[in-house]
Amino acid sequence: MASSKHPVDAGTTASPHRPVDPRASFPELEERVLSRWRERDVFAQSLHRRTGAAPWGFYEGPPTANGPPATHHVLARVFKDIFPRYKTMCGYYVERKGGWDCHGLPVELAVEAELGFTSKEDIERYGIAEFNARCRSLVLSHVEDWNRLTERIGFWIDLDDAYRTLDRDYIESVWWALKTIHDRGLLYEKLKVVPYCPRCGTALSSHELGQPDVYRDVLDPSVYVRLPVTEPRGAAHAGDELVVWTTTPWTLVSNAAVAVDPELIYARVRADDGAVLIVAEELVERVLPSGADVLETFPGSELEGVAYEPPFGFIGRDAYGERGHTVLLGDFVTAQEGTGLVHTAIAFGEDDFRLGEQYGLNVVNPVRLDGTFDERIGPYAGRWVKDADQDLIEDLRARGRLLRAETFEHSYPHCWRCHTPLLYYAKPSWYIATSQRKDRLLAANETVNWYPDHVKHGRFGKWLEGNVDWALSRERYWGTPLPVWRCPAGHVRAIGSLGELEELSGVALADPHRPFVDDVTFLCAQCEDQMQRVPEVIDVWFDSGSMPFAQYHAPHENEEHFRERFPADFICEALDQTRGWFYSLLAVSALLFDRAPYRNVVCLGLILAEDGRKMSKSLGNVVDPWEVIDRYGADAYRWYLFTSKQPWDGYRFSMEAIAEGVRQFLLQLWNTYAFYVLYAHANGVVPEMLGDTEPSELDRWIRSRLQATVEVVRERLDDFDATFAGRAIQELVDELSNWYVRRSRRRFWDGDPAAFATLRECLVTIAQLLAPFCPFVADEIYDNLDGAEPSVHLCDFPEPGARDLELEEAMAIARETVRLGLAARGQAKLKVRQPLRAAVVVATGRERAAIERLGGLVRDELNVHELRFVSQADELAEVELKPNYRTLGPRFGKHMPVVAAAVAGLDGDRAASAVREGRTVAITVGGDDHGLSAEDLVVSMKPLPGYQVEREGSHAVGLELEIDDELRMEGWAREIVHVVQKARQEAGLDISDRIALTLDGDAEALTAARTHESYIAGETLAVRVSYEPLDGPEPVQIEGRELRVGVALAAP
RNA sequence: GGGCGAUUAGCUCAGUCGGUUAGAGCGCUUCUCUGAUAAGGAAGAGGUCCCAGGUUCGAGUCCUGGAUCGCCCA
Repeated sequence: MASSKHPVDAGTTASPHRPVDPRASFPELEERVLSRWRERDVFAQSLHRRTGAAPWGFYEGPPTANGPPATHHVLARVFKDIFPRYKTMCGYYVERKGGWDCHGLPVELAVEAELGFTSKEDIERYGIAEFNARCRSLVLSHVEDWNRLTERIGFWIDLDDAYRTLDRDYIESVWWALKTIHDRGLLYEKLKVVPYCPRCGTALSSHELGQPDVYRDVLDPSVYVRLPVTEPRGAAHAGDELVVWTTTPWTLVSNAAVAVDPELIYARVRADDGAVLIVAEELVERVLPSGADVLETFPGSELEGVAYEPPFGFIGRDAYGERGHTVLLGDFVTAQEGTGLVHTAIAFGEDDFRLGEQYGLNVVNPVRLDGTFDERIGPYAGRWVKDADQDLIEDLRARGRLLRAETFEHSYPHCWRCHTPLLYYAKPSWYIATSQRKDRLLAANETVNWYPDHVKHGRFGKWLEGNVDWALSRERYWGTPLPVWRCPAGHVRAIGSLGELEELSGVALADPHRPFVDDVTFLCAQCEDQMQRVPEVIDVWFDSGSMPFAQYHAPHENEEHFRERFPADFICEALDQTRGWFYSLLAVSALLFDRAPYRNVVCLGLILAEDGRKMSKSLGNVVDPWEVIDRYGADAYRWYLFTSKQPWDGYRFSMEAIAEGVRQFLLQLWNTYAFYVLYAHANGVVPEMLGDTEPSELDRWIRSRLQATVEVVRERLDDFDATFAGRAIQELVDELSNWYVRRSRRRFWDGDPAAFATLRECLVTIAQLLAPFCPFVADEIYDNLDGAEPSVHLCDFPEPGARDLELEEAMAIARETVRLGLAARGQAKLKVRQPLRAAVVVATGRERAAIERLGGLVRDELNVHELRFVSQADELAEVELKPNYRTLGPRFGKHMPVVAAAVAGLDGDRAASAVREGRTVAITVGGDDHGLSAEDLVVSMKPLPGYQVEREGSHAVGLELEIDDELRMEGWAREIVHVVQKARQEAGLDISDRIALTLDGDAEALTAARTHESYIAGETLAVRVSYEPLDGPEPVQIEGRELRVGVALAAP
């Protein structure tokens, strides 16, 4: 805080405090604090000091560092920072190990884009080894950006020892987990219909479908197809036509059956063209809007077994088996949409597939892995299936098999990275049988505290209840290889460590990634044939879900270390991790350890741009974190994120709100601190002088408020509520600056040690409270005012001390009285500078005692000579009585209107004094008498006309408005002080410079000046006052009269 | 279509157990105070508490239905 000018009185002790620039640049200050942290190795020290203390666990949800960090990453990182900092100060050992998520499709896609690849063949031709090498270097390409931002925003996390999911040790731990799951019979391979990306050539897991941007609104064809019944059966006549509906015409070539609901009522209807159609009864109008005659109705069960002619002839009935191209009964059919008869293509729908299994139909899949038809679909072979839709529709139309074709807007899933529409597609995949452990997942969730709590049984709980088996495998390259080997006979062995693999194969793998691991083979223990690894890698979410143990290479190493830190006390991520990391962590831990891996989860919402829309590059409304930091600093950024709202509600980003936080909070605090240092310098105050002081009422008050704030901040932070904890600090700073310091200025000019001691204690304690929130400014204040520790972050978090509740209440009443008095002045248009004889205060009992106790303060603020108390309001106002609904409501219930009327009818003064003296007041309700006591009545004042009275609740303040000559002179003296101070400021004098004061002008003003000369001289540090003609300075106007003020620096 | 959440002043947000004049900050108007402050204080303007029903003596708050927005699922 270089400052060219600050007061240094000759002869005073050199101050231990660096001078403080009241207009400090926070970004610059933060850079200096950062280098101090580096020099003093503060983060490491903060851990070191807690060696052996109870651990408090934090897990870092690993980001992928293949792009620069953005605003929402700042949000996550500052919330990940604040609670570990707090807990460290509370005495816990809070290890914070960084981590990077390294595998997965996004990385592969970036490399593919770099190389101009469009398919898996391109990659295989290029070579998996080289491809993966590129992935490896790309995935950490932005780590430096991340590290720089992480340090700059004050997120303390160990980045030097960060875990990386691509490391050999990490993968080995993941292998252990998979082997354990396999050995428990929970890992299996099965043909299932999965959401499949034909471009990426891999299936997506259900939680990948939970990624943002997966479901997009698209226009698809909506076609109604006629399927003629080939032979009469049940309710169907030969030649009747079943009507089915689909939005994926390309699946019609694979139609295997039609499903109906056995209970649903269907109808044979005659259409315009004379054909007889079969549809669900309640859908007749929607399917045939031009009208149709219902011939008969019957339940769906009567259609079972009806054979029909498929929409296309490419694949014959025999291919599917006996029940091919017949009507089957399904439990998934609804009359919500379509026709109530569901086109079933076994390979392309989950329900379809299950129905096929149930009826023993063969799976026939004429679509290749790249999403094109194979040769079985004759003229369409080689075409991308969705591109064939229109031609297929025309084909149907030409053959008279199309009832209607429209377009239909609906949301449809797309690949979360390459945005290709997904196909539901039957493929063999490896699964983890999480659904078999669903009850354990739910039980684990019960042990977790969620913030906000509705996530527990809402979004997350509901997600768990709908749990399906985890589709684990990916037919890709850059990922943790699935450690499963299989022999031609189908014997399977899962490998749990590299050592185990070496023992079997004799190969010590340096890099367990593909393609190296693919070459490792060994003999099957059962049939002595060669075992070969299955080709898949695993879902990256399993990698990150394994981090509790894999980050330590447990259980191969550090098992105890892991156990001590499991489960984490705290994790924090964006709400979109419900299906992502929150789930994968819970699932992995529930399967392996049968317990939740975390105790408390703080969820974060979405940050919208200033314009209320999503931040997106195309809209040009993205906020670069560096811009915020360079302009306002990390503390301001953090403060905004912590206190502007509850983080899970999401943010509408606002630069202006950050600036407001600087003005309203950081600068307020900073200036209070600068004020302390300025006057400590001016008075030669050093902390050693502040040991034993006699605190004033005001000192005791702010200390009590300080303790109250310590209580609240601890209580809120213990409940992971940074928002209200921060707001409590803000309130305290406001009270400190705008009441305590304002009311204590005189004492600081006079060098009162008690005032210095109090303000210093408040500032140091606030610095400690603020340390987890705004680590930079907090440390700067602490370091300059105290510095007993190398950093505020090495301090213990403040413990609440004794409070004086009576004094806090008294001050609140006194401040209220001041507010009323100032309002009365405002109404009377009387400046505060003009002293008045008296304020008349209506107050009794505790209120009166409180105001009397703090009477000096009230007089000063109101600038009145005395306070007069009246206990009866009639001098100033009429008493108005109202019922206290809170107490009387439960007692009288629906008779409350009668009670209110009875209270209104009471004699206000008499009733008020009666209850004040402890007697009860009688009212009559429904013929019965009831007694009301003080707590049943709300006494308020209604001002009488002609008085300048402000009232609030049960007290009021009136002012005596008469101004005599004496008061008038005093008023003048205050005016003169005011203009002299201005002149001092304009002359660029320092606050402690002594002056020679010359006054010239209006006679009455000069008389006032002479009368109050010592007061004026004292206030303005004038060593002498003279009254001589002046022609230099411009005259100033005071109430229409002129005064010239001459100010000259006096020799010391 | 289903789940979860939100909707309070021009803007950003509080609002406790349901209690009768719904608050704060910013912004605006007028005034005021100032030996720290980019500040502070007073007054004013600004509200169908999303809408409609219901429960209750009493609803911003509880219930039902609806609207809009967001997230998630399908």
